[in-house]
Amino acid sequence: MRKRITIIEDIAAIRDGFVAALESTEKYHVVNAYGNCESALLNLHADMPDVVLMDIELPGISGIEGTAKIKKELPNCIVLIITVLEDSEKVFESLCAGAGGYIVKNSNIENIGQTIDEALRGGAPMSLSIAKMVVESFRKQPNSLLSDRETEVLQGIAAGKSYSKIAQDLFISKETVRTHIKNIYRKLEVTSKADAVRIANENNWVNTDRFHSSPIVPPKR
Amino acid sequence: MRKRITIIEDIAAIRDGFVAALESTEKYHVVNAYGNCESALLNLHADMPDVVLMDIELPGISGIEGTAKIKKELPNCIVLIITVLEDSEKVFESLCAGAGGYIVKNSNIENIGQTIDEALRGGAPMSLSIAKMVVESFRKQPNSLLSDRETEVLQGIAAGKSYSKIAQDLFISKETVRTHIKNIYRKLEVTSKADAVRIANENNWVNTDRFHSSPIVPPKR
DNA sequence: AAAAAATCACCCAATTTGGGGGATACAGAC
DNA sequence: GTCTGTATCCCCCAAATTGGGTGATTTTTT
Repeated sequence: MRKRITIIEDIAAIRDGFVAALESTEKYHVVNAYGNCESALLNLHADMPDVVLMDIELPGISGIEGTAKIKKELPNCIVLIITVLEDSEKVFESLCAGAGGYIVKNSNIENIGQTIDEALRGGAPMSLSIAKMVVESFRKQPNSLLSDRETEVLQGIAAGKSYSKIAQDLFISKETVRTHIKNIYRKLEVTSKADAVRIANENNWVNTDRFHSSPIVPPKR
Repeated sequence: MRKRITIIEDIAAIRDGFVAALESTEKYHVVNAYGNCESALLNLHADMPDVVLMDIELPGISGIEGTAKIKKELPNCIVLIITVLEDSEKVFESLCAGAGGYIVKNSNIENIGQTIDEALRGGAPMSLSIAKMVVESFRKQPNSLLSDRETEVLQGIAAGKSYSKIAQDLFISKETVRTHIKNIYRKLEVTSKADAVRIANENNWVNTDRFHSSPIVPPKR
């Protein structure tokens, strides 16, 4: 059974290139190719693609919004972003929208088949430079503004803990926590938890602590 | 000027291999090689390495703890983790500890020079499979337990917002937010913000929204 | 028709929060 | 030797928040 591919790309030449490359294979079948997201979304349930090749810069609905919409309609469909430039913000937004991989356009149009294979096998195909961009963002940059202790307290706030709980966890008095908070507010020039957490997030001062030994999902109802 | 390298690796054969490979170059000089972190840390300020090659599994202080200690003492020193197995949890912990790259041991000992070069140029050298591991963790897994709206509310909680602020931002009444919170608590079987945020984080239900256009650091005092 | 989901309202008491005012002790820096 | 920053702790006060009830209506989904 050939995998069903939908292509969304506004430049006809590139679009046709992908169609030709994929139609020449045994494994893939391009069910449709569109110049914008709107028309692709209209025919989504008719096309029923296994994989969507999505340009990121499109007239009208962007590739990122389009990815989100497609994943909402067809959660099992794999959306691969194709783009010329590697914009860190767009990379992240696409991954959040549910993109399954990130392909730089002029890199390897001939081995597009391999890339799709990898995505279908559950991998996340992307160039090393793209992957690094995401990895870089993980690296907590040192925070000279807040002291170590203040950062610890702020982490507690970001975790939704009350002052009492933070005090308990850090083995200090609640009053000490309050003093730290006051100093944090003074340094960050804010007057509320929400603002402090926002600034901490904007500067990646917080430990998001991904990679947990075993995710704990509570029972369903 | 040859770059100063320190090696921390408990298996003598591997350690000697790295020393030999690096000493044969013009660009690098191995100032010292240790079998554990403790002795390396004692001589850290004498060695003053530009780059540390750090094994992750060591007797005594682990490579991850060691990385954190080294970065605290010498923030400009680049620590590259060398390991045999690709453990997602350890990868993340090392990056958090301040590791500048991740090298799989038996892969390319001969082009170790290129890897170090890349790290010195500001890159984050690592195999594609390692990078993907981190990227994968970014992909928010769908959350069938909480509704979309409930997830939005929980995001507000994680952002440190009060019920009123969340209501304001979502254009709904404070009472509605309270109802959503009650339902969240029921579904997650918790009774506090901190617990709800903890479970949300453990299951990666939250949007950490990295990649900001321009980090906003408030003025220094 | 039944079940979720999303919206809003009112009651209550305990807790939290933000702001103000202090204090002590220990580091480094100048 | 004084000054600054850090970390710790204490008190007061008033407003806001929070968690727990018990209701309700509407829309959407199944």
